Amino acid sequence: MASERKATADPARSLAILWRTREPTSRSAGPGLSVDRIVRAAIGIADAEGLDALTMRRVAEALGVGTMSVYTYVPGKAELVDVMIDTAYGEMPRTAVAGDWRARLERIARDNLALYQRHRWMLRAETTRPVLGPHLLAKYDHELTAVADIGLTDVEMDAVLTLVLGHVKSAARAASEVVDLERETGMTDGQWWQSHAPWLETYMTAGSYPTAARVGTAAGQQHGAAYGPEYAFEFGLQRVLDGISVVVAERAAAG
Amino acid sequence: MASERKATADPARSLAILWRTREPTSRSAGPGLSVDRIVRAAIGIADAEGLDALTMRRVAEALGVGTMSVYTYVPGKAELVDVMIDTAYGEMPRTAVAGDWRARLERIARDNLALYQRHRWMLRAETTRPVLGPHLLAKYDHELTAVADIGLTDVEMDAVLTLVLGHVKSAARAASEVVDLERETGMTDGQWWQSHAPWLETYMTAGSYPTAARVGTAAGQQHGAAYGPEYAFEFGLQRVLDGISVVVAERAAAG
DNA sequence: GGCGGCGGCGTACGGCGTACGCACGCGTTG
DNA sequence: CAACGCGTGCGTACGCCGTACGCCGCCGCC
Repeated sequence: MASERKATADPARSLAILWRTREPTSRSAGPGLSVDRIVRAAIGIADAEGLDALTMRRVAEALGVGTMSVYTYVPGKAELVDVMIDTAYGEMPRTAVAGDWRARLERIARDNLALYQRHRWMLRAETTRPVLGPHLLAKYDHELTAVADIGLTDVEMDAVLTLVLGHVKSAARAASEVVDLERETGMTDGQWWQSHAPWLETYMTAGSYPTAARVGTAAGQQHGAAYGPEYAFEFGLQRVLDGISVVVAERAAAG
Repeated sequence: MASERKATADPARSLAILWRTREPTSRSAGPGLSVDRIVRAAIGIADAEGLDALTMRRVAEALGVGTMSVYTYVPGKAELVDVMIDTAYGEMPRTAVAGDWRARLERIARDNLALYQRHRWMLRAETTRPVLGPHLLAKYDHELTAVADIGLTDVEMDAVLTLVLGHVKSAARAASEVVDLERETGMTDGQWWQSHAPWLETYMTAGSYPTAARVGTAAGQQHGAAYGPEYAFEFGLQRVLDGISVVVAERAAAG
């Protein structure tokens, strides 16, 4: 009765896999299955066809094994996704960046954006708090160095990172939605807005939303040109960094 | 063959329901089903038991009707969720706030945070771009007034709003994850971190992540006290507003 | 040379979204 | 007043999902 619903992953199980990934037994060294092969196949499917296409049967098929064989290595789908996420974090660059904290944070933001662009499924998979696997931990440590030694408290360092990464994720999600939309409709975002503009204006003026009509139209028309998800990312990032610089300057002055 | 996969909602269908919600026919004025009753029941379920518990059978049961009757009013589950989202937006306050743009934006941020706290399912439902229903449009218009007349271009106004709302959503998601975690484990976030601290430190020092260990521990120990999701929300919000004020000041100076 | 255990998997179950077609009764029309 | 058409409500059934359970064959060890 104390146990939890199956809707969610068991973090302890995911952690067990992530931290001491099965040392290969003498027997299993062969061409057989492994957590690693399963995770790689799963990431490949999710990258190519999206999270909805990721089913246990599909993963097994890609590996040429029976469906239930996958369960020998992974307790369930939710835990598989946990491991996929940590694995993806492991691919990120960890290069130290020369320059001030702003350059470093900017670099981190762009690296994270690239991650989400390469693995768009992560934007939908990370609805629950990610499990603290080794690669996430390494990422966290690496990113903390970007904001170390600039006068912030430990808690502030964490908060700054959370803020920047949150913005990146929001912007990445918006960009991903545009990609999805273009893929479904076959139109670019700009074309879509333009084709719906008259329809929109009808309702906006009818309901007397003049501001929304004007701004929405302006933003819409710029889509594909100056404006777009990339602009929102850049604009927001600079605003966030500007905001952070205020605290940094404060601390430097008080320090 | 040109049609799309069923994994996703048909925005046109959702829009049709949202904008000209069936004028009650003479016959259906009675105690029968309606889009409105269905949506209300669905929101009630999602609020109380989460998005996973929201099934078409469950909605029908709550209304005391057969499962398939729901489909008379709503084309499918995805479209139902679209309508739920727009309906939730409709509940938000639209009070004009006295004060400068910063006070207004802050108010908007808090209103949106409250929305996500009341309807935590929205954080998981909004993985695709929300359909532009009447209430979302009204919300957009209302929120635009907060950043009007402060010297920003139309595109910048949209970008500022996107930035603030993105931060709110990220912070709300983090807070919601903490709530979920507390509900599952029965421990507060602070207790959880403390109980896992020795375990964490083992791995962090073993893998030589001293920064992560120190900051993570500091942040973890403050959980439930000064630090926590609320702090991340407030800290981030002030940073974002600081960043916006830089552009606003620039524009004001440039006249 | 026997055997224990583990890797691999076939079958089956419950639950999901939903297509399809039928029954019923009301409002309209002749 | 009678006949009809259609909107409403719904029972059944299908194909998909995740996954519990138990069997089978082979490898490495005693």
